[in-house]
Amino acid sequence: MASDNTRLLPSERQQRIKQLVLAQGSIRVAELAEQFGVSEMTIRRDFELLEEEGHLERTFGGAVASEQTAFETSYTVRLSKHKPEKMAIAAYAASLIQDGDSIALDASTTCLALARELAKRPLTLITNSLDCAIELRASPAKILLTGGYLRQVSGSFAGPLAIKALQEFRVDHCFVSAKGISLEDGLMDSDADEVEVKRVMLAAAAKKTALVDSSKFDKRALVRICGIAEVDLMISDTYLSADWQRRLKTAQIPHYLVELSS
Amino acid sequence: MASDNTRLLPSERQQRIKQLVLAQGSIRVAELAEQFGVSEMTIRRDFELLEEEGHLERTFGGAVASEQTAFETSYTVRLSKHKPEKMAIAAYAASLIQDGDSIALDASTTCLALARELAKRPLTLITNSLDCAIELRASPAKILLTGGYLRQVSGSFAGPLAIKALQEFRVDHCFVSAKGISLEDGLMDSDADEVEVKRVMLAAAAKKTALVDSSKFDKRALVRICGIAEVDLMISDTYLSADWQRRLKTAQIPHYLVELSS
DNA sequence: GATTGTATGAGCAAGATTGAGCAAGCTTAT
DNA sequence: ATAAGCTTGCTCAATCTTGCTCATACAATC
Repeated sequence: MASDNTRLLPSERQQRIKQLVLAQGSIRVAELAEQFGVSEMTIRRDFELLEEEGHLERTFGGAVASEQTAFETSYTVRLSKHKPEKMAIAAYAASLIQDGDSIALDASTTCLALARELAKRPLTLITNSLDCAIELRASPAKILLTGGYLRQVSGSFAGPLAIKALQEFRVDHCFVSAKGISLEDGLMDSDADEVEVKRVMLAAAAKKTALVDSSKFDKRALVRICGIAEVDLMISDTYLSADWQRRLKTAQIPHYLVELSS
Repeated sequence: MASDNTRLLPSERQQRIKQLVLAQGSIRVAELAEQFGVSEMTIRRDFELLEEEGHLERTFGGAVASEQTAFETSYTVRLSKHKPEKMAIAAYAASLIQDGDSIALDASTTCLALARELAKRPLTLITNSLDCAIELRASPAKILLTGGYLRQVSGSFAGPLAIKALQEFRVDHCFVSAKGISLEDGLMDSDADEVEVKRVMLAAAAKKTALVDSSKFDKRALVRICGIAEVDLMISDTYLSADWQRRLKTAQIPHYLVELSS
């Protein structure tokens, strides 16, 4: 391989890929390989890295910007991804809740699944999720919405209004999800405003529970929500790698892994 | 199968199909096959995927939007009483609004019709209506929700949270509806909490407009919102009795009656 | 100078996507 | 009701994409 002067450093190339995919919304492997004068294999390896860092999502033949994907895929899709895991996690979470409790739910598909489980029970629910509100519309529970500006991507409300509203409350349970999770960086998500909401929710709760299906582990996202030890319980599923199961045990993180029947 | 650069990635194609079916409500297999330059079989397989994800429902020869349809029907049902009047009133109200304005909308079916008119314009909208939020979910407008406790009957948010949130804002226009209206008692509605929200909304607005179709006149309700002279403009329709039209003129109430074409 | 680590590309097998042909099912018009 | 014309789902083969493994090139370190 000639030390070609025109060739970019790997990190430069990845930087450019990031920009391109953000600018165009999507891009194909072959196109990039030609443009940078490298093999498709190299581009694929770049994609792998950028996907782990949460900058894009790979698709067959190329990649799409991750934000865009979130936008294109309304909540039905996101729920269908790892749906059984999320439903099982939600069912277990629901079993921990006593009638009469007050619960805070964030704007995630996992919490949406939980909201469904809780819809028929006498509870007080507070959320910043439009989808949860829709789901709970006919529920006997007392529903509180935080308010705030509407984030179309996720159908959530965030911003100062949401924060102020949440600061008025103290709840028994808080359930939050995350885009990614790692031992060092804890729970992470992609939007700063939404993370802020999650933080205030957690601060307002006597018992803090993280709902993170196994697909979230070792994924990264831009903004840190909180350390892995700052929640009282973490609920995931048994698809979690043996490696991670050992790590959680060693680090003495209180956790429960739901069994998947299928 | 040539690696045609003009051909879209599978995920891109599916994304476009999603948008198209949402925009048009329905679409045909043959049409899409031609447009994307792929076989009908491919489009069918895309449909299968998108149906599983809940984005559309397949029909013989094509597909129709699913989620959207569900929302639209619930919206249409509740709007069905005096629908033409409300739509005409909403259309006229929308014509009074400049791009860039900030608007407050209450939780009424008339304002829901107005929200629909405004969905594609660059505005700032603040509301306490769940249905408006749903309707405006994909809008380019900046959407603010007041928050509060959910009133299941009307799909509105009210209570201290809603009031506090609204007190933070000053808007250019405020549109409110009412259950009933009379000369002496002004605008009336049935729930005290919701009326409180309407009052604060009106107080926050430079221009206050009442949207009351002719069926509301001479009806009464428990709680008084405000006097008939306290709004800057009242919009109704020409089905309003001649008697009332005379009274409005005599009392010098600024008003506009929309013409109904049918 | 030898070694170690990283980045890259080529070859290959496995998997995914696509289009064509064909039998069966649905719509429509008679 | 019947027939004609579409539409659909199935299967198979062709093509493309992907991930894996291994070999090579370059840089840094001892």
